[in-house]
Amino acid sequence: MQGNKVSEQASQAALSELRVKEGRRGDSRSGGGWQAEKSALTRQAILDAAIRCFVDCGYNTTTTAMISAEAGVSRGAMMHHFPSRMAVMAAVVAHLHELRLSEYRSLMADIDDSSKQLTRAEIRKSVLAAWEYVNLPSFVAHQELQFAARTDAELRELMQSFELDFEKQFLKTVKSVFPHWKSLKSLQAAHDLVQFVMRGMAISLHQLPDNEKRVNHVVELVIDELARIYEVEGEVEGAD
Amino acid sequence: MQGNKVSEQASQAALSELRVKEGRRGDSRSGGGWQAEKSALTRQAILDAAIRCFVDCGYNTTTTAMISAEAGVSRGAMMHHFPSRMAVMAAVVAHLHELRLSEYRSLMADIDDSSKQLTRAEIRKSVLAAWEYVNLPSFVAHQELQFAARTDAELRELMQSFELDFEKQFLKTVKSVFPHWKSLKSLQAAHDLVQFVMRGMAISLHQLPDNEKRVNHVVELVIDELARIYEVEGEVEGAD
DNA sequence: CACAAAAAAAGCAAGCTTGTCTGTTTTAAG
DNA sequence: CTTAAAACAGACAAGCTTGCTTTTTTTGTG
Repeated sequence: MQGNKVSEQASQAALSELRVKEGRRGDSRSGGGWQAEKSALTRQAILDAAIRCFVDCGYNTTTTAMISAEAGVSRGAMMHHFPSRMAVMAAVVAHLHELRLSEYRSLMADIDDSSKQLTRAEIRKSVLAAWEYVNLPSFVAHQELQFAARTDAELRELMQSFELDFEKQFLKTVKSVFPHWKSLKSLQAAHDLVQFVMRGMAISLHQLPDNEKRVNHVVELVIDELARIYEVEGEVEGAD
Repeated sequence: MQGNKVSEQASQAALSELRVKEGRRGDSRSGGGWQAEKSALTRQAILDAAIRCFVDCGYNTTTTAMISAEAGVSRGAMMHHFPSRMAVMAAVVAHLHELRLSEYRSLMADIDDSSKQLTRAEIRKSVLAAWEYVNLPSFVAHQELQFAARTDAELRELMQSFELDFEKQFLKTVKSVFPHWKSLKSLQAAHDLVQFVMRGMAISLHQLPDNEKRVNHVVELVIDELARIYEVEGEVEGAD
């Protein structure tokens, strides 16, 4: 349909590097043998390649040949690990589930939670972290999957349980970062607001002028609103 | 890829109806002859069919055969009006441009602008209108195009000018509805906030539980924020 | 070293989509 | 009525993608 070339060197090099790193076959008895490790390595290379393909070419236009080429493995090898295209997608969904949670937690870990009261600076940090989050390749790849799932029943069913669990884990992380935020209901709403805005910005900024200023302005508005919500909630003190 | 069947009766009936309506060939001399009118009719049927296909099956999976079948015309006839698949898409982009603007204006027209001061009720109406707007088929179809354009250079270039003009017309409409909102900068930011939230909600709600409550809650937050922005802006009175 | 199993590589047929090509019908004009 | 052009309908080949099959290489074990 269109030809967005993907750098095939990246993963190939990465895979080779990992392979030579464990190249001396014999010292990798710790955990199941070299064969299993090599298999897992190839699997990982394919999954990472698929994510890059989603980011560069989109979900629908990504072919199995594209993924295998990007991963630096033959199509036959790929079909050995994943019997069908949808099997790859299922594995990518599971992989992204863990990856996105891990990356978001890492982003939110920078917020120091030492103070007794939630400060505006911490709110700002969390909002900026959310903005960084939706600009990560993992988020873009997931967005491709989620968007395609709207009109693809098989993919939708496949992702459903992951989506539910992700929402759960996501909110749990937010709660752990903001332990002083008492009202669960208002925290949920604040979290939703941030997520909706970020998602909306992520898909809009691709072809918009003045995006920098406009994004920053909206980010400030969101910070204001969050501070206001938290303040009001604090005044009422649990009368939610 | 997947088989989301589309009701092929709808447009076929509509096209036939329009055809018999002007069936007596001879009284349609007002505007270029029956031939031109018939041609325009078929064109319109194809464009409307394409939009339905986007909503039901997505941009990428929509084939030319799908569109022609949904429109109730032969593939040959369609290729006569549009030489290639991309030509159809280009026409759909132009069609959606007008359609979306028209529908949004219609939605915003319900807001009575008689008062001297902007009331919270009017703000609420505009936010709800924006929510209705992103649930329209025209918006979903456009979203499919815009999303596909991220990884399709040809489509992106095609849409670019339309996107710019749409933003312009869109904001102009907002300004005409809220003449009392003095600061252009804050109005732009408020408009962006609403649009981002709505877009984010539109793509998120597809596979989320409790969407009703959560959407309503966030809508209330946005209304609060808009009211606050407008209030602050009013107090400062042009010191922007 | 031998041998079975896993992994990898390559080839192949079937199905689908696109664009073009040819033939038919309808419209407009002389 | 005749004729040219537009609109319409269907058929065709070329290219691509998928999944399966076959062959070769690598790995683990006796």
